[in-house]
Amino acid sequence: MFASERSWPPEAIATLARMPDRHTLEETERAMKDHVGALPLDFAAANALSNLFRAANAVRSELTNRVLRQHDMTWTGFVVLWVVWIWDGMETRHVAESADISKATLTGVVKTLEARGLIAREGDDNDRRLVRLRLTPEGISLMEQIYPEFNAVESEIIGQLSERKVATFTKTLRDVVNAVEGRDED
Amino acid sequence: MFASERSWPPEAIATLARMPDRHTLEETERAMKDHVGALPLDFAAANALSNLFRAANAVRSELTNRVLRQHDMTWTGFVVLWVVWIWDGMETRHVAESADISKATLTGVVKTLEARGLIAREGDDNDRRLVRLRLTPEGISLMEQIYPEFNAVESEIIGQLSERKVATFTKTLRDVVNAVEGRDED
DNA sequence: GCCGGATCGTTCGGATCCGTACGATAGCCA
DNA sequence: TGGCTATCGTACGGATCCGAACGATCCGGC
Repeated sequence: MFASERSWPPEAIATLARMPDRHTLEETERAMKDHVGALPLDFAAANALSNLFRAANAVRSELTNRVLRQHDMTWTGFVVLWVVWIWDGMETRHVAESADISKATLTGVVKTLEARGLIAREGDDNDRRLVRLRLTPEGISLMEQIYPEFNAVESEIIGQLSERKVATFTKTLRDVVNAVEGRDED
Repeated sequence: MFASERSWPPEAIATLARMPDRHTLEETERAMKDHVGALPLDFAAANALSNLFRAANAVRSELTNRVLRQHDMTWTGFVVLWVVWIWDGMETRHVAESADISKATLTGVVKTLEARGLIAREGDDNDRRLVRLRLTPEGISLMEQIYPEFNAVESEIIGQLSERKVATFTKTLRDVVNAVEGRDED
């Protein structure tokens, strides 16, 4: 019924991750109803979350391509570096949690950053299970150069929104996080 | 100056990806100023975007753990399956764009899904460079089972927000996407 | 002192993930 | 018809990414 013999241009395609405009949204709803039948679906929720992922991916790509790539830095590598930069000597499990990656992933990322001489692993005398992370002078120097560039692009993106919108936006995002992780404080 | 001998609990750590409450935000600003010096930084933008990534990660984890995992399905595999489910016979480059992944990544994901008998590759007679994707009956059956579960959790998460907030939220997310990708339409 | 349970970071296997290079095909134009 | 260029999907190398299992270490009670 749809798109079997017609080639849809990418801009006109609405999916879980892409839902550019209203017209395509309606078409997607119609296409979905053909597949899911009479089941009651929450299209507003699906649309909101698909835009959430789309925005996160777009911003991440933009920052990677415009800032990180010329320093031969991956997204995760930069985030880890930033965390350790701000919280010098932090234990690995806290770094992993702050960077929103697993401990297993952090091990590999630190290995990469260590090989490049940007980060250093350091044992803890009081608890020899722990490993603390620190930036080398080269790592510090690199962050002092990259982060202002990074934040400038962040500012350029968010600057398109009014100050009040940014505040509301940030609060709603936190509401979403709280809705997922369950709440105790605040 | 910070956290060298004190172990910060994860909830109290504010980073690029995590900025739970105001107090920690202020601490992070202070810690950052110690590192970046007098450089003018846009903390509001950094905070908004860190919450964007945090929300996206949280929602993605929640949907993966509560819905996808019990069907032995990865996030990307599910998104690809969903796109092909709705737009039957779509060409691979459009599927990749809709799923927000590269063509190279799609090749590998399709290989995995094909090995599980959920998706089928199909040549195009008019243009033999093209490869069209279709769901097998098993794939269709699986999506008819999974997607309602998936959407139910989506609805549960977004349901915490008022209807008006959802509309505003969705629109702002799209503004962010447009701010990044540059705009012509709409 | 010692030992069972909890927690640390790492290893392992497997699935993404992407930029680049490549072979195959299509379409244009002389 | 031939060749030039653009575009298609794929192979490859390298970096994430994570759940599960593991050895090392700490700490509680005895």
